[in-house]
Amino acid sequence: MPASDHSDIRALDLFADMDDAHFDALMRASYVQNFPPQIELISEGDPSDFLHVILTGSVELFATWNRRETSLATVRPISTFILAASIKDAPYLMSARTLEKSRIVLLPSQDVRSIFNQDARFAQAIVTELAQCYRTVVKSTKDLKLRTSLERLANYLLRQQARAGGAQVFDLAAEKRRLASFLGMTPENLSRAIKGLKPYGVTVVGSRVTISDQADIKRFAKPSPLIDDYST
Amino acid sequence: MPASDHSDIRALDLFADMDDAHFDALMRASYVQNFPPQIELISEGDPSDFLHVILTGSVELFATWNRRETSLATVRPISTFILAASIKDAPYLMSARTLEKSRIVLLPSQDVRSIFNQDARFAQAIVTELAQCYRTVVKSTKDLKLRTSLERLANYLLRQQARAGGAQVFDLAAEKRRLASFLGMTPENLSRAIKGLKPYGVTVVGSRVTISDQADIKRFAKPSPLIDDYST
DNA sequence: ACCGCAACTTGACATTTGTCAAGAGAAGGG
DNA sequence: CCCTTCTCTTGACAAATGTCAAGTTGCGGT
Repeated sequence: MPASDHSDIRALDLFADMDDAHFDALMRASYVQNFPPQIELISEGDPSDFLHVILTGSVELFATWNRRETSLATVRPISTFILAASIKDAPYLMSARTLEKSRIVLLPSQDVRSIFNQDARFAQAIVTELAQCYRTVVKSTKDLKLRTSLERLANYLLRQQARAGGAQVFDLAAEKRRLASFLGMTPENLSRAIKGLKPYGVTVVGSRVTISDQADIKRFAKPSPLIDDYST
Repeated sequence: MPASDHSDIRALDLFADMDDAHFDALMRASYVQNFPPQIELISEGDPSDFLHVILTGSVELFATWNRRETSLATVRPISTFILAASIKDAPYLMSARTLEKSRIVLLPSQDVRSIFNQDARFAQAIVTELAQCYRTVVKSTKDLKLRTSLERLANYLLRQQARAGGAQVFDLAAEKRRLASFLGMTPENLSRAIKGLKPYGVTVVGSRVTISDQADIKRFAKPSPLIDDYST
């Protein structure tokens, strides 16, 4: 693995504070691979052999049941995924596939666990990361159970706008098909929901979103930090 | 606090392996209180001053938005709740209210965090607990997004049956009103869903559930360990 | 045992969401 | 550049879910 990859990984909160020797040991045990798009990296139910770190590209986390599939998250560089399964040595609950050409580091779960048992600072970082993941999923559950699909879309667009620096015009990060699945609706319904936000000054052409009056859509969306602020 | 309470708490996975001195310090800093039913112990958005441990009774975790409310979990003895908020020193994402007369220990979050920073074994236990919580919420999200309300009810009943030792007849742990909210539907719809399971040999009279042919309802419910097995 | 209250059930109806089918539009490959 | 292919959109319809209103049941307290 190139040294530049090492420093990118080292900069992650999860690895920033750990002992040098432990970090080096982890890196030595790891693999880097470049994957083409649409490769299934992980299948739910499989034993969790590796903690994954995405360096470039993007990865979708999804789950299936009874021939249905739902998108649960999109992972972007630089971050890790499926930490909980690795630490617990439990089967993956989600599947993962590359959305585009992606460069991914595989850290053997066994090494992660063994160093976690020796390195208190690493253990602390893991706690912070897991707590963050947990709170994110709780927010997502609240979003799903407390809001209609129209409200979920409106709040999603406001979150995306914030990520885009608050610009009045910005691009959707995902294709609509996956966005619909992420928001818990069908693509057809997403199309209709987008139309349904027109009265509030929201228009979407292709992947270009325009929010003409943020105050207007906010009155409808009623965003709450306890659901929509992913940073706390 | 009576010594018997100490040993009950000590027996929890979260506290079992930690240093004696640290555990004693935590206990000295803690408060025990008996609450009547229907007391709101925690309001979402409040700073997380205490890690809570429920010794007797039961507590509902719920969330609200825009005058809507949804039930997220029921906590039963002996376990802790809102660990993630305490550790992160972040606002509560859920509210909590007693369902019945309950005896609850309050551990100041600041002490929990300070001992977490000193006690590696405690930190490890916290990781295990958080990973468990995280995976439980992910399962719940999959349940919500991949299943219809009828399927959620069917699988819920099968899980409850398993908890009741597999008996053909068992009692619902919650009143139907809260069960409906937990399952993400209205009370009216729960009534209809219960009727909808009759063709599969499931009958509910009052809070008494009878599953006459487990194989039959399982064919419909299609339970999956990756959604319904809360132990992994 | 009776009463009163709250939970639950039921029916009728409205709204939301999903499904199917067809067509329009956009992107990539020869 | 055109063709294929896929995504996206739209309309018509079906199914699921929510709302409202009116009972009915069941439980706790007097």
